[in-house]
Amino acid sequence: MNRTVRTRFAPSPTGFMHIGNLRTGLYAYLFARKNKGVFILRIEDTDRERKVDGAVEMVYRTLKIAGIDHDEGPDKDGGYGPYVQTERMGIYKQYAEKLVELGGAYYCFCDKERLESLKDGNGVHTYDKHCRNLDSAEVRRRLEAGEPYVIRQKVPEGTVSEYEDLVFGRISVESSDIEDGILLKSDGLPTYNFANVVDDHLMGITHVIRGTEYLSSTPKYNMIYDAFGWERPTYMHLPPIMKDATRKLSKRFGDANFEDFIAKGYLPEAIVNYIALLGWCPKDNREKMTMEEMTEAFDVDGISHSSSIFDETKMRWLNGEYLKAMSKEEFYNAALPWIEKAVDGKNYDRAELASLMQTRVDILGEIPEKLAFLNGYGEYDLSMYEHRKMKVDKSVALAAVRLAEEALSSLEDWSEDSIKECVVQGAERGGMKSGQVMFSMRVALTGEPVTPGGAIEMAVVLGKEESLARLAFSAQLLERNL
RNA sequence: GGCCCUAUGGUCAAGUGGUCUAAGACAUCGCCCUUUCACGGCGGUAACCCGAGUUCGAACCUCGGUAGGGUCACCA
Repeated sequence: MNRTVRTRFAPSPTGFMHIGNLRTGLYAYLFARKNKGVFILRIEDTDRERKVDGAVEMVYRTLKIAGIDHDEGPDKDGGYGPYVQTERMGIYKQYAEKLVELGGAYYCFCDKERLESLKDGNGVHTYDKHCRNLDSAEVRRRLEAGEPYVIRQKVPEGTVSEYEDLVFGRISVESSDIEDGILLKSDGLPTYNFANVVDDHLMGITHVIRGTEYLSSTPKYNMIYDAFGWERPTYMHLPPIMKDATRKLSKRFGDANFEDFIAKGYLPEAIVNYIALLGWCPKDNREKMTMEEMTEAFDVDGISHSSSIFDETKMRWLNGEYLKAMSKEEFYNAALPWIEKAVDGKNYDRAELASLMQTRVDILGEIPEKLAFLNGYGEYDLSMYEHRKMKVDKSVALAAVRLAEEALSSLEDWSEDSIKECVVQGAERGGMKSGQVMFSMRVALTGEPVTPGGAIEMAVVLGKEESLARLAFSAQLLERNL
């Protein structure tokens, strides 16, 4: 009795994959995994106009990177193929004709002009069922005469269509509110509505998981299942992800696009983790979860009914948590490409830079700007030497920088400990507080008010030669501008 | 406009009639730690859309309003 759960993700290859899309796929995946079911990828590419080259490959790539792997799809035949809609074109017409025989659909010969004339004051037109009751002889005659036609759904009259949505509960729509929509276009190809129902049935989909834009048209789909005598699937509709209170996340606006986030230095697992949380909350309120943990915790009860606003700030935070949770080696490997960008071929200690960065960035993409001081050193604004709490001004700074320069010039062992000891002793000899020296030295070494580490760490990173050169440069700069 | 859906802090959200003088997280603010920036720790500000009902009792149930979203194509 219990059928194996089969869910599907059916993107249309019209560009990149945005976060909302991906979440729909993720939930379908989690639901299938949670129920030991099968997750299917289907490509809905019937829209020739909007089709984008390479978009199919991008779907594969995105799912792979995101860790959402399908059991069946164009590249993994499970016996229910083809999984690409344009390769299934032959089958829809015969099903549409069969539905006419079964009394669930009818031929319609109305032309566009007539349809236009049906518009009401709001520009909305509802088909008046003009051809619904043509007698079969006339239909046959006109078909044989080669008149163009479409096949329309014959919506039962005077009934209420109901279904139980897994997240929204009971949805019911009166049949008088449902139009006799077109199933098969005059070019012989199916409309999305029809192709979708036929495909879902033929592929044995048990749970249809998709956005709420289909919530109110689902009764219409159910009528098709009913007319065929097919078992209706269970539905799970997902509220939309918004850009702000009134706008859905859109492809055109901003970058709610998976690959863009990857390019900005987000970790795939952090993105996936974050979007899972948009519209779903596990029973125990956990936030940071692996795919396995999400699968385990996934539960329809925790899916919210209302839309949620995408918040990159929180996703950044989550990404930072992933970064901090990495081992030193893992972080080093992940950060290296970004460090190389900042280092620009110079001989800095990558591992040292990586360990400096690990707790200081939320996304890898911040690394180059944080390390800009390595290559962007030159004349800088001397006002950053003014520090009242530390009792430092330009003249104090000059003394401090000279002190540091002198103390360090003869230091052999350029390690953190000895640099520190050397600077502290130098400060003592010169009668200054070590904090004053450290502060001045840090600014002198980097030319930046904010740096990813203290004076000692900066000195280690820059190395002896560069450090001394910069201290000398800063001393001169200060002297000239006193 | 018809129909469908939704409504807890700035954001994500817990909450399914009493334990709500409403969790937790992000953001924000303050303090501690600290030679800077972070990390970490501690604490603060901040919400049940409005109005009627039902009930001894309502964020939770019902109805109405308001606001927002979706949908009404020979697009998917």
